[in-house]
Amino acid sequence: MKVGLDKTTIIEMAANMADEKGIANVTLKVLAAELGVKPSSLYKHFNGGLGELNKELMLYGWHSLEIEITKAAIGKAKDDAIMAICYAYRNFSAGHKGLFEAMQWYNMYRSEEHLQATQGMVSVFFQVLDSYELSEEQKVHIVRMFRGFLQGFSSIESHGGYGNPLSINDSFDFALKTILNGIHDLQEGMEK
Amino acid sequence: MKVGLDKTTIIEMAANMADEKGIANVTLKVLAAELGVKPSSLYKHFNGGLGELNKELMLYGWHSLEIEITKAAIGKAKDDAIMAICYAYRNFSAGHKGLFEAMQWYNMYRSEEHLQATQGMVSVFFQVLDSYELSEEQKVHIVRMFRGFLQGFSSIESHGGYGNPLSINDSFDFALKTILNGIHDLQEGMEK
DNA sequence: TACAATGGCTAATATGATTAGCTAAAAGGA
DNA sequence: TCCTTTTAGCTAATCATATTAGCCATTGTA
Repeated sequence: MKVGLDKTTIIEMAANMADEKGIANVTLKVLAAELGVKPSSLYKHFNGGLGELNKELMLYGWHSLEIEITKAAIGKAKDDAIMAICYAYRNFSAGHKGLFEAMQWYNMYRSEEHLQATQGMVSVFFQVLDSYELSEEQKVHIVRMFRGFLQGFSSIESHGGYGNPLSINDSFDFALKTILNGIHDLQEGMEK
Repeated sequence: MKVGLDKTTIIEMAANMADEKGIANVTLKVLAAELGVKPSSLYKHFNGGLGELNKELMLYGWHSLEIEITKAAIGKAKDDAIMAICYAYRNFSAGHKGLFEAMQWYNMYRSEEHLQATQGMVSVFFQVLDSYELSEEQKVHIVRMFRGFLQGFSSIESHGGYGNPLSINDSFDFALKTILNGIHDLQEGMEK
């Protein structure tokens, strides 16, 4: 006894399990077994039980993603920076399917903490957009556009929703460039 | 007894319940209660139990969405048609939050039928894109781009994920126009 | 009318989450 | 060192839901 667990260890194990079997298969039963402990013992770390664990997974996921895209943006500017963070986002979702699910699933209908959790990522986008000639409003629109596109595209790709044999990588690249072109047009508009 | 249920009635009731309380709260217990029947009776209609019900909801949702966007495209061409089907998609997700969840949740890690289910919608996109000067490859990329954007944007919006007070409607409109601008650039490229 | 299929029911079982209450190990201070 | 408190585990019990088995009335049809 006295395995010596702590919240972080449990969350990381749960995240790995989610990536392997899908978030729906992360039960307290199997998680506890994996950790060498009884299910009820997990309540010593997560008072709120499974619900709280899922919330923590969500927070952990967004935090990890924030770190990844921040690293990706270092030393880059403008389109290069955008491309880099978008690719980092997509790579993250591909490498952490289960965790990425948790980031979206939890709090589907109660989003206070979810909203906080995504702020870090949003800030990175805004910083990168500062190097463009855009109004504040336009920046908000653009960040929303990228968030929507990235979440949807990654989610569909992760779950095998793009059936056509054409390279999904090419589609991603194409889409980013198309969006960036659209943004360039805006800037030309402003300079006039 | 002999309430006289059939699959369609049950699915529609389940869809309504999902829209009201979220898909996670559609249990056989409460669904049966709502239908004036015992939970076990539902197995006479859905051999596969809750899992099958969820699958049916998913299929029903994509089918309904296909109908909506098809109607929206009638009598329109090019950008007008694209805008119309995108708005129809977004309106659908806003009006059917729970069903829209079901469309994405079910089969997260088993996507054969899911893939079939989305084909109708994909076809509508392709038809609309036929009025543009684009290669087949480009069309595939573009459909993937729109699907990603629409699913992500709608999902984030539905769950209150866009915190900024700026109009989400404006953001949606802005994003569509930006993407369309990007696509126009492509066409100019081809004409050269 | 007989009789097969249908759609409902009750009762029993399984699985997983959760709670209550117990206890040994660890931590820390006199 | 010894006492005390907290912590992190355990067992046993409870609850909720899904699911299965088997019974029975209604319906619809030869």
